[in-house]
Amino acid sequence: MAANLNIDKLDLQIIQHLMQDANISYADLGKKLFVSPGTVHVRIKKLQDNGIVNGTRLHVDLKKLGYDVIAFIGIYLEKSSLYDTVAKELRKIPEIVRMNYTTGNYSIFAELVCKDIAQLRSVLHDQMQKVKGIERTETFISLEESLNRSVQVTVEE
Amino acid sequence: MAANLNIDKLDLQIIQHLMQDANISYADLGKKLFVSPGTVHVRIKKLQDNGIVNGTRLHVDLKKLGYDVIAFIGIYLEKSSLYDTVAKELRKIPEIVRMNYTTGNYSIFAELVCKDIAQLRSVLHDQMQKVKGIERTETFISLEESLNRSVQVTVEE
DNA sequence: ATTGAAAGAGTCTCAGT
DNA sequence: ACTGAGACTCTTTCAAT
Repeated sequence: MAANLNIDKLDLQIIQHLMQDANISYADLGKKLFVSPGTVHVRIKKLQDNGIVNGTRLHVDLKKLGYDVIAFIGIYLEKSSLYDTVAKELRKIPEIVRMNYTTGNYSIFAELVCKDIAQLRSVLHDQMQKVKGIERTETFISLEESLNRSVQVTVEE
Repeated sequence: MAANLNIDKLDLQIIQHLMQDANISYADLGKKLFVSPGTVHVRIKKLQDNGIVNGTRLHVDLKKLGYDVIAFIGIYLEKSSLYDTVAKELRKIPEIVRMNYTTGNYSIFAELVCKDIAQLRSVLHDQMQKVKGIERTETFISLEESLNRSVQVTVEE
């Protein structure tokens, strides 16, 4: 794992650009990095074959689509060995978009996206309540998302 | 805000597909949804003009790039009115990729991505320690990310 | 609003360096 | 390993419905 084999500065620069805008053409990206479009193509193909890049995803303004509520849920389990079975059940709830098994207070840290508070309430009370193994939960509703960016993989010079 | 004007089922289906794979061609997407490539194009253009879709982003396997540590930080502020100034300072730390102003225990909920535990320690002790207005922090290190997906914007039938 | 076809732009391959 | 040019595919426009 992690084996950073053969990833040079050009690869990282390509990744850095495409993480912000994957729609830029190989020609334009090549101009910025002083290489030919063919070279950009070869590098991206290598990164795809490596599994380092996994395709591209549309970036959507969820508020404009009516999804106004982002919430984080800290989940306490009755026993931490229940992690796998609880995670499997929670995965079935479509509003849950992310789950991490974490150190610290909570066993599972989840993020969910809902249209409104009523839907959030329904997920918490109707759906999560039914999952066996959850002791209790703590909910943090996001009032404002002040930052959401990609990691910086290149070094400044 | 949110004004869902003129977003129909086809728009949502297009968004749903492109959130998973933004590289599919308009032709192939049109085939799946039983419309022409031209129609797909017109709809996507409308969604871009609306600001509902904001371009595409490369999806990267951070572990393979050597970023092994994802951590969540709950931040207590001395006064919650300090939110803006603290957020502005934290934004300068490149390892911090996300910040939300939340209800509940913490004032700010941040996510950060590091190469290793040593780097995490350095961010927590050297960089965040210097920011005025932070009372204390709680760190949750992700041992496993068991889910990371897009919201579901279409209804099953 | 959707279509089909034509024009324009981008991706991908490959022989040469 | 990079390049440039050609072949191919996709995006984009537009007149017609």
